[in-house]
Amino acid sequence: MPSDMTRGDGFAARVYAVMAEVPAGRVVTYGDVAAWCGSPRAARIVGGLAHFGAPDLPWHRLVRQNGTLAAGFPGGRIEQARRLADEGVITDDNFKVDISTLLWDPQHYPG
DNA sequence: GCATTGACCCGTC
DNA sequence: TGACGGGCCAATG
Repeated sequence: MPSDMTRGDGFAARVYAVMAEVPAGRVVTYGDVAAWCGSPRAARIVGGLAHFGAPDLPWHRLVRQNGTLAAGFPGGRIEQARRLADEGVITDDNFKVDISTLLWDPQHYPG
């Protein structure tokens, strides 16, 4: 686990930076976050970093490309769905969010 | 520096 | 329409 975290200069640092910019009531996909970090195919890395920690970051806003919640979230999808609901994000009966509306985009973020 | 792993994504059967 | 496998990139041992 990177001790530098947001202070680092690597891929992980960018992931933390982007996650820190995600506003409440919005969700982001692993692939998108990875893409903003410079590697559209590194979605797995984003998940791996998420598992590491950085409790200050809203990992519960991380969802799959299809809108379904993550698989290894602490407490299960139910816990994640609960946190999202607390922010105003409504999940489907199948633990799926409406990415068409809730998907956040880092418009101001550099490529 | 090589091999293994992972909260994923896409193509195919 | 649903299930299975391979591939991708970065971090760790």
